[in-house]
Amino acid sequence: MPMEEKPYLTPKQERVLNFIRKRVGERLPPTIREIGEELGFKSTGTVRDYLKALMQKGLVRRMNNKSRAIELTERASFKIPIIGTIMAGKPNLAYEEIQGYVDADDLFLGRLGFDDVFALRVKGDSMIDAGILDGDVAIIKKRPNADNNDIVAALLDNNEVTLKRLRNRAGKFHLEAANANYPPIFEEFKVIGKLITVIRKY
Amino acid sequence: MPMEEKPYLTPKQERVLNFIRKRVGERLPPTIREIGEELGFKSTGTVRDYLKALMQKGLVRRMNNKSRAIELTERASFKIPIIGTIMAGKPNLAYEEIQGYVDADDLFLGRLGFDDVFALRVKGDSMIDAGILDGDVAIIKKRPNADNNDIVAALLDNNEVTLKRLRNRAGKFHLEAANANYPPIFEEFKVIGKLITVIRKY
DNA sequence: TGACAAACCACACAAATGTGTGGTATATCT
DNA sequence: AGATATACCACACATTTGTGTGGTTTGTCA
Repeated sequence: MPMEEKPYLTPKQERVLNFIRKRVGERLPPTIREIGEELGFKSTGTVRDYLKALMQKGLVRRMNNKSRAIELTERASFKIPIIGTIMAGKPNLAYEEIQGYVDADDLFLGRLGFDDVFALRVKGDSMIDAGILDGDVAIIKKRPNADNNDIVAALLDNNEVTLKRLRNRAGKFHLEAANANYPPIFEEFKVIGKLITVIRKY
Repeated sequence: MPMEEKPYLTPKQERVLNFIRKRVGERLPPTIREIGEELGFKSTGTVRDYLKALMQKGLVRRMNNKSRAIELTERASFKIPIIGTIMAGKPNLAYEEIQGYVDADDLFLGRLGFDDVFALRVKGDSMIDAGILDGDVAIIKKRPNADNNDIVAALLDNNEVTLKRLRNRAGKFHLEAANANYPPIFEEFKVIGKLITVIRKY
């Protein structure tokens, strides 16, 4: 039996909350009547009961007399469903088959601000053995240093930025490609940031 | 001198649009009267004139008779700077060195809605030669079919979902791993979606 | 001069939307 | 048995909100 970590919600309350999440994600929070319609409630009073319950459990906030003024307490970001094994030969990806959600913002940038993050488009195949291909976008967090084995964006003497693995050999750092065809780089360099995310579009 | 690429807006129209942007960003699009209050218009008619103008210029969409139903045409999303070669030995990533911006949402999901997208956490190394590693998150767009050489999420007979490359051999489709250690799959399967993005966090 | 667009206002009206009161039924807990 | 929580409905009413009509003023373009 799965445990509830968050405030306890009845299944119905959960459904109401999920509908609100969906609508908020799609840009416009629902009106009370829209919630009722969707979930099959014939009275606005019913929906208000649910909203009251969700408010008491601290999951939503509301403003009085304002239309659609339902706010989620949780982080506002859109979520992508994760599916796993699909049950019983029904390959239609219905709600029941969704195992959970990834928080897209989270997946993408984590809890970082934007200020110290930048992107680099990867050129070449020097990191191919680390699964980083030509054309990938590397998201880098600015940092003046990194640890052994981190993949870093480094500034070389010729003012080029390159993505390589940082290696510490007897106290001395050098850069290493993830491709046997490329020799390690022992020349002078400066770490400008650490790789935190790789994104590839097909 | 920078060129204007977007539709011409008067300064006032710009202010209205910016206020809408702000409110949308803060989660609740404004009502007509809220716009008027903020920008000092005493008549709802004035605001409607502005909204009409913004609609004609294709910047906002609206739904009739729905409160707060103002939608921005543009993508509401944050941007990440792309840097390339850094000039003149100044490794401080100042603005001057920024070559452009990636639209984060765009990078991530492109123009897709959320409904037809789901995520799959990659398990195993069967796609390693395609640069898809264990633990990567695969973003899949639901589709009942795909083209030769596309990487797809497929449902196998044992109700498992797998990520493989779709191959067409003489009119007959089968699945292929990107790892010589895994044999091709000729058994029955059903394409449930196509890989559009891979994300890896470090 | 006339046409037109941008920028406004006032106000009436109709929908949409939130609020509130007062029920019913069922199950659980004490 | 009584209290409490969940889970509903009906309906009246007050606000909020969108719509529509009909103005005025200012500047630009032809």
